[in-house]
Amino acid sequence: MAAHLATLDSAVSARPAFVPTAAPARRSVRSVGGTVVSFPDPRTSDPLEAIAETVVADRETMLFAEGDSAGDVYRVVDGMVRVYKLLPDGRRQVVGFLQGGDMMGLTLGPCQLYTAETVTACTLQRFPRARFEAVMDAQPALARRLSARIATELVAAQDHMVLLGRKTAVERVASFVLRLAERAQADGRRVRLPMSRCDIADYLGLTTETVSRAFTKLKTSGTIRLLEGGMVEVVDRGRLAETTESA
Amino acid sequence: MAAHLATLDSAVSARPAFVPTAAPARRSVRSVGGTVVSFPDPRTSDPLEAIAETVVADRETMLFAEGDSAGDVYRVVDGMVRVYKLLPDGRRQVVGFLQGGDMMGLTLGPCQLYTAETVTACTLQRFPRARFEAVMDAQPALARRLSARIATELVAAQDHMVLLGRKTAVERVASFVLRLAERAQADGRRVRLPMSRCDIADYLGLTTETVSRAFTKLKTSGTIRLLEGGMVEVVDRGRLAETTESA
DNA sequence: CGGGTCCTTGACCCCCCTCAAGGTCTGTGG
DNA sequence: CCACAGACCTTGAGGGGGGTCAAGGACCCG
Repeated sequence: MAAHLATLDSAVSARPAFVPTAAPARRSVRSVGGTVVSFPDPRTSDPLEAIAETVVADRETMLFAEGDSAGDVYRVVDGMVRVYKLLPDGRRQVVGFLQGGDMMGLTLGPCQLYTAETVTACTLQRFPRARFEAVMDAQPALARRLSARIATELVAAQDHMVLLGRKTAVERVASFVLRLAERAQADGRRVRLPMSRCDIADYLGLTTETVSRAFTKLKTSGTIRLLEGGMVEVVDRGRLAETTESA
Repeated sequence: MAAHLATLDSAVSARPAFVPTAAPARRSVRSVGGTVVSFPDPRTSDPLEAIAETVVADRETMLFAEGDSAGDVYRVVDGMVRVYKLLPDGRRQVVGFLQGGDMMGLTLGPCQLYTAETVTACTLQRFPRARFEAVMDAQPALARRLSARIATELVAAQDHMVLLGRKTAVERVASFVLRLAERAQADGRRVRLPMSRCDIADYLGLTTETVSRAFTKLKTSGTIRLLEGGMVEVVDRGRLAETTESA
């Protein structure tokens, strides 16, 4: 701590020392983890398909890191990816879990603004940035679909701000489970949570222990059940929805 | 509280009862507060200007509310607007403060997703939605500029998630002051904070008291000074920047 | 000058974080 | 098949940052 910060330091030094919890991902998709399955097929109709390189990545593999020069754009075909930002002292905020159809690596600047790592084994499409932008320039309809997707992401981000700024721990976990259940399928009673409690905690602005306790409370109240293999069964969807914002 | 929630209730009933702090804005721009200053001028070159209706709104005036049917799109010309979402029990999360050039009311769905109210007296441009969309369809260059702005907003939203999820109270307030100072001007040592402590608190996920205490700490440490009329002077910009993420 | 709103400060408390221990599950090697 | 190591999850005990409650001060405006 810099000496000239002494005064302020004494006022706030008791800040919780959030330890850098998450171990860095083990591999890079460019080295061991990535397998190129298929090269572009020029006969396809979708102009994005035409420049896509399909890649299979192992679980817990880094795709790119915050600060990397913005090279490629990715689309998740299958599997789950986490996207996060770090503070200098290691505090981590997961800003999103990406699933089928989600895009990442889109940035207006020269650098990636967050780190992307696979949670599960993933199938991805990789688009070289220059060619991706060329396609978007040439295809207004595609560009519009992309804009719509980004706008939808912004809406989700604003909802998440409400969660992070104003919800209690149980409300956050309930919101999280409900959203996954909704995304999985219409009446999805069972959802898979492929990510660790640590990932969930860093997404919800909590600690692993608090997340675990919140799951226990939801279980005890008969709202959900925790099954084998990270499966969650939504027992009482209505109650889960209520718990989402007025526990 | 519903009876069938009793079990969960006992587990989480001690939730802080965030009171609905903010009084609703006093007027609607469509009624008393709004004054149409100029109608579209067909000779102008900017196709958006051509469909814009310039409006002056008093301070603390509601422009539209969450859930309203998505009528018009607005651009802030001058002044400051706050945009927020509410939970059913009144907890409020301000998702942004809008200034010159910022757009609002853009939504893909049929409803507004947040409430927009002026903080100060504002000059606004109002675009009827159908005509706005027509212009965007006809002018790819404009549409691209709009997309870029939305993408920039998404980046800001992700930064704000880090703040809400992982920063301490003093770090949040320091980040807030620094960002306003950066936006105001390059070496801006003095910034105006036109919004109340309550607005700031609901933006930073804190309470007014905690915001006030954080300001006091920054003042005591010699980082900032609080002047008349909501002015803040940044005394030590370097220290303010440090306090932003490792207090 | 009186009433209102906003800001600040203090005292107290609670939700969540920290620290620690024990349990469960999985993959690996003997 | 079992032993073992390691990672992950859960649970408990205790403490702290920030919320709650309350009071006083500053400021504005009629």
